[in-house]
Amino acid sequence: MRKTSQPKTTLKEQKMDYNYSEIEPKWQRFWREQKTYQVENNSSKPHFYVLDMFPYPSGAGLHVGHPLGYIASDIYARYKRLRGFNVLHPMGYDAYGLPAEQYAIQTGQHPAVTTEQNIARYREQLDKLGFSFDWNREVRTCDPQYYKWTQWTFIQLFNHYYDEERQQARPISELVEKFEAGDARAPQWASMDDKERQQLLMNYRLAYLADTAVNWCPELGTVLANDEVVGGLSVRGGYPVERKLMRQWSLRITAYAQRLVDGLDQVEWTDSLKEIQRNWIGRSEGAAVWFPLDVPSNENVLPGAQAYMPQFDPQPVPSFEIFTTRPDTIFGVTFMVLCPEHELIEQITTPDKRDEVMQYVTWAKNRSERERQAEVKKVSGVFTGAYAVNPLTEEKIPIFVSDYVLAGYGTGAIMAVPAHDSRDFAFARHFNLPIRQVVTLEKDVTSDPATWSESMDAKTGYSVNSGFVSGMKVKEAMKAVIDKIEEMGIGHRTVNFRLRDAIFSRQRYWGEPFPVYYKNDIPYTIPEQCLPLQLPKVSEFKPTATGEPPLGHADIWAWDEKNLRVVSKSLIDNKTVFPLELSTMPGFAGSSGYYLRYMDPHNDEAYFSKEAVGYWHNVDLYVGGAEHGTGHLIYARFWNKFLFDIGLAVEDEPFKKLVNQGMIQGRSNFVYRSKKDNNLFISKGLIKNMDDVTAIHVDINIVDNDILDTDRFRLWRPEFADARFELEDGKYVCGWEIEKMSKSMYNVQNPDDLVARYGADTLRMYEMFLGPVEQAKPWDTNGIEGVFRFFKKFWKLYDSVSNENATKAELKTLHQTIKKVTDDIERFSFNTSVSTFMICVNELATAKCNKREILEPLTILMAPFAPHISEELWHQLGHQTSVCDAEWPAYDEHFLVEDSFTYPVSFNGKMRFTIELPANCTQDDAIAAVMAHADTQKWTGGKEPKKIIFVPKRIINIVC
RNA sequence: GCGGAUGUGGCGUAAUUGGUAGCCGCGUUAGACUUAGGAUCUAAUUCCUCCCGGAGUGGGGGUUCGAGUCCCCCCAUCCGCACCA
Repeated sequence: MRKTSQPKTTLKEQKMDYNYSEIEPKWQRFWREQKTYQVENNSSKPHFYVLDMFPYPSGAGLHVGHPLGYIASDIYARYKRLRGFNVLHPMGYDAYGLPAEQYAIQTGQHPAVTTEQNIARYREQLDKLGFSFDWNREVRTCDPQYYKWTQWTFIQLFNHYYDEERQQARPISELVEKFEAGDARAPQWASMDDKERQQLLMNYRLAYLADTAVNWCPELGTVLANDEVVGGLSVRGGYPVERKLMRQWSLRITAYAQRLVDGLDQVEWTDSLKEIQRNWIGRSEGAAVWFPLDVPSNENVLPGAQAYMPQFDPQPVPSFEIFTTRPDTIFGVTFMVLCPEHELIEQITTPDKRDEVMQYVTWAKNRSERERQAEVKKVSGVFTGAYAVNPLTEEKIPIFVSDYVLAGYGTGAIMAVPAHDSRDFAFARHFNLPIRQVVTLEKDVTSDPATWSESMDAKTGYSVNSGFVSGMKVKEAMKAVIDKIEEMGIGHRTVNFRLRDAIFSRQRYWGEPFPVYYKNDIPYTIPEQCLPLQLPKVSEFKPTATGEPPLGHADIWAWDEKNLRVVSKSLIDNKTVFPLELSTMPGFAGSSGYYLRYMDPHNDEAYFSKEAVGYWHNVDLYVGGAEHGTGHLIYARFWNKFLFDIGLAVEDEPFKKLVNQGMIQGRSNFVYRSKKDNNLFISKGLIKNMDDVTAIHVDINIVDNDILDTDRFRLWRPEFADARFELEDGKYVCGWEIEKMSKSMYNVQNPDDLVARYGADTLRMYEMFLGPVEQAKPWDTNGIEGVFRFFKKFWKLYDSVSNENATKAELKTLHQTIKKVTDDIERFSFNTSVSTFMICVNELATAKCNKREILEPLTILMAPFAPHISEELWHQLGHQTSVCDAEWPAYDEHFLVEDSFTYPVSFNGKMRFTIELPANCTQDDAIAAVMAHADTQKWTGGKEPKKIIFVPKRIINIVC
């Protein structure tokens, strides 16, 4: 408690002060003891599921940005509960991850220990804020009882494939049956041995092992998923990442690409986030076209190229497939380009070009991701000496190799149309290749491409110089060309996605072990009844000397197939004991299905029961950061769709409504040191020229409302001990700037300090008051006093509650507040609800209103926002049960109806005077009243008005 | 480059969705009560002004009786993707 009370106040009065430090722990204990927030999986009430993105418990603890979303969702969850819903509002921890492991490598502390400590600290901080989580349902991704089901799902993914016809996952056994029955995809099935069959099936499993080009981060010693790499650097740590071919587990998320796009139309997410996902999935429609190679007729030097023959061609010629989104420009193709990884290069390169091409390919392959991305603008490439034939024009066109064509997209080969693609244009200019215009913006308006400074990429206009499509609109031409190539049997309409399969292996210790062992080099999953496969102890968290993942250090890490248990590696020579997989699963594994596990977290027999998921369905409201748009939110949707296909989840989409809370940025403070005198600090207003001073970050904890505490500043760091100040009005005014909240900028605000100083209710309200939840905004403690004052005022209203009847004005205030707050919560606009409360309390305080009839409903309205003080006052009003069990008050329109309205009267849109008219006033009455008004003559100048606009309850405008 | 947003007082923001721009809070100023105030209360606070008024929601145009809100063109900032054919 701050020393706010006057020395002369009596003990009784003192007791009546708003003492949050006493109230808050008291009711937190009460809720815990009463199990107020425990939720059952059945109820006659309607269900509602409010979920927060569970946190990774980092060593730094929470800062004020973390709880923002939790406060918003807690308000909504509490509100829904008061509205009569059975609300599931759980919390847990995403406890596996790199930082704990990095810390372990540095200190030798086991990640399990540090994780446990961090969780305890998080829990303490969360508890202080008074959230209504049902902690009975807590999950931790590193808990064997939890990751058992992560492993179980992996096994299911391994045992299923994606049936393109049915557009859903089906058991791999169904595929085997098809292959046995003589499926075209596996003509050799009958003659294959087990190993060959397993290898073939690997191409279909939803979790599969393959040699893939991965993002390898040598510094972290692991591979990373695409969303974990930005600009060639790892998201965590910012270390360089290189492309490397490695044998890795992957999830065939690309099989679900179309459904992931389609599903976005069914969910209530922000357009921007949906757009981010659409972008990431990157669906584009176009055509696949076979381009035959120009091979001297009697030569058969290209045996490998046979693989590229279109099956439908009765007289096969060696060809290769390209993908294009602009089939209409096929008449403008002047060269072809293959990616450096393309299999055909070796076979088509002419002997004279061989050295040059191989040199280029080697160079391109060895370039790191970062170099490649940094030099995007640089054109490089080499001619193979070979030619292809344009199937429509029968022209002979040269084939190049260049790294601007990517191996992972389409077929790794393109038809280049320099006139209408900026990259092809740059390449053509660099190598002096012909450029042919085949699209015009307006009919028949062409120019010489040699004079162009850039290509015409827009998909608008008309085709020109394009044989049978000349004169058509671009859209028509696209269709016509595809129809033609389909008719010719040299290509077809197709869709390409940018989305890549998700690499699922990490060469790390602190993650879920794969339930996989290797027999004869073929992976097998361990039987489901043996799960969980527990993470073994290791002596060392670094990779082994031979470059194996850390699990290579585990001695007891082999699978005894006969006795179904984990045994020592030394037994591997034994015929029934096999090595287990050494990599672990990535961070997104555990977070992909946690929302389902909350429904039934203690179930040992199943991921979650049919009853539980049948009751809760899916998440009604999900609150979390938009930074997960291309990671967790895609993986979770994929995971859920798979579980839906195999009959576990009951909804195709996991998160119905999603709200992204904005990031809270830091507000840094600066002091300005004179460049001439290193001990002189000049107050901001006195600086004449910013070049004379150096701005230095100063700890926000020794600054109050931008005024520096100069004494504490001298103590802050030794080099400032002798600081002198040039003050304005006796104060040192600091500068400020909005930056990322980070330790190094001394702008991190810890919620604990604020809870200690103002209480959790004030912090909760203030975080909401700061601005719209979705908006990124800087943290600024300056305004928190206002909210604190509000609570003191609110508290005072309850000094001596009377049972008298409320006046009409008081009831009006109350019902307006109920209506506004209810509407605001429904549309997730909590900053405006806080304002509404302030107005309400100000009005009641001014009217000295202490009526129970008003205060009781008001207490309930406040409960979602400020649960502690509401609970306290609720009990002071004489209730024995929790305010959480109260009923949300309804507003009565009757009290909101006005008797009369003050109309602004404007002339030609300019407001001139106001006039009071009855609420039920008709248009004629209003016009008559205005015309009779003394001022009207003055503004109309005596002339007859042209028109009078009357908007009931709003405005009267006279046009003259 | 492509895509998505945002732009309102000294600051955070609000505006019944096309109807009196600036609610609420911070800060600031003045006053009251005080031994004192970094407590509390009251009042003022968009800007200009000769106190009659005038201008004003990033800039410019348009639709309308009326535009912060709708349309077109710029400018600035932030975010996402980025050689994806």
